[in-house]
Amino acid sequence: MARKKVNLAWIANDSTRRATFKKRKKGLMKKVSELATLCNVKACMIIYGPQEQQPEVWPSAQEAARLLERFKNMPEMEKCRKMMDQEGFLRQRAAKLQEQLRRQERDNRELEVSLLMHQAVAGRSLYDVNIEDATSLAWMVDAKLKSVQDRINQQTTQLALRSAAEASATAQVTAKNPMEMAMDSLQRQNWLLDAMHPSENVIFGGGGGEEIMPIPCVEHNSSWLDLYFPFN
Amino acid sequence: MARKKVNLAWIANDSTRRATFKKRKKGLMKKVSELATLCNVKACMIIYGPQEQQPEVWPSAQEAARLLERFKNMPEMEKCRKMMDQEGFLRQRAAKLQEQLRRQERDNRELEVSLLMHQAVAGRSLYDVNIEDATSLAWMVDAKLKSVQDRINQQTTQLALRSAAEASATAQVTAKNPMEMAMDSLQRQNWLLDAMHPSENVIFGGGGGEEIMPIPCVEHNSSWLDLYFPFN
DNA sequence: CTATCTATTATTAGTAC
DNA sequence: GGTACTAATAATAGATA
Repeated sequence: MARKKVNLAWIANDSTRRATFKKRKKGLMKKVSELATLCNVKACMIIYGPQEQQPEVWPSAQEAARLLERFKNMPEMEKCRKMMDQEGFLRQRAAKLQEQLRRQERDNRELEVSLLMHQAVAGRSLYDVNIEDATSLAWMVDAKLKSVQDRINQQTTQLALRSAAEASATAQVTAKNPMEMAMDSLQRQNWLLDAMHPSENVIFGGGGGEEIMPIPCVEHNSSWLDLYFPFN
Repeated sequence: MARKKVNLAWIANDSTRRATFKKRKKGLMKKVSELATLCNVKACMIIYGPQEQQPEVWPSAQEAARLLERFKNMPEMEKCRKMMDQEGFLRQRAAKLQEQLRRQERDNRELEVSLLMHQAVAGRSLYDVNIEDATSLAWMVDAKLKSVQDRINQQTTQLALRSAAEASATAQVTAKNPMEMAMDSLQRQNWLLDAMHPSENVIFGGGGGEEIMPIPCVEHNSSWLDLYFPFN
């Protein structure tokens, strides 16, 4: 979290990874300790280092065993409800990203519509927007969507890494969803065309139309957001 | 961690505590998840909320059980070595504070000595420092030491709270040590007097001397740093 | 209670020793 | 390998809706 935004992936460099491990483990211990103090909760944590035989245990081996025992003795039915395990945690985060994406889309739509309105006020018809305007609009949209895209990619990477580690088929299916859904979402964004030319000539994702000139694509990490613009 | 420095103690207000619990639990989960990803470590965490029956378990109940089992199956001898449990964690933090205190003392000594040297250069003998100079010196020293003192007090509070919660006699003994040791350390700080009047008339912590006038004490949270200054 | 916002504190990545 | 420092990112307390 300093000097550079952390890339949420396995750190290849040995000494860097060890240093990070030490620092973050310390930070975690502190945070668990604080949570326990502030909220008077019973908590425990066990961390097995990369090559180490002894795990770090907080607050003590006895307490950890006690808590786990208490958990294991619960009826199975109860266990599954409301439990925040890894999958649920990631699923929740993915859902939240979806929601953020939705809001971002709405904001973008509003922003772009008002921009177009402004251009109209400047003396031209909405139907007169030229190729330069459309290109700049495309870049503007891209800048906004890119930030969302990055977050989704990051999330997807994390999910993929985790599922690889766990070798769980279920997790893998889950892992792909956020990206797929996000891309679907992005590709459904033909609202820009709607705003520009609400009647016809709007073609996206194939389908036969009339004379159409594609605006140069805006590249994303692993996909494309294609914006087509019909002009005379 | 925002708007106000967090007071590391049980949050009395119910809704505030619940909000904090939710936020921090989420933050913890994220951090454990990140540590696992970044360093490829096996880790688990179990948190029992204040009133809740179900604990939050990360990454999953199965993994938690697996890790704890692995730990319980280790030879007893191995368990105790190098294990970072609650007591060891706090002990380590206390030790680090001691070290910081030591360095602060050294820095203070250097700072004050150079200040005195400056006064000497200004045309007066070291032995001519008057009562005003000494008082201001005392305040300056206090300002620096106070910051150290505060950190120690905070640490002590945390230790005390924790030991109360655990009702462990051993922990309580441990809890008192940092403060006691720190105060001992502070009270041994007669170096200011040494610097001012290296030969004699320096009396601290009792003992018979000659004509000595005490400079008004500088109050600390729960103790006093008395500075005596001999003058003609 | 849930969610969002933001000013502030806390954590830490990279660096230097 | 460790410790110390600092600039930058991340977490979050308190407020608001």
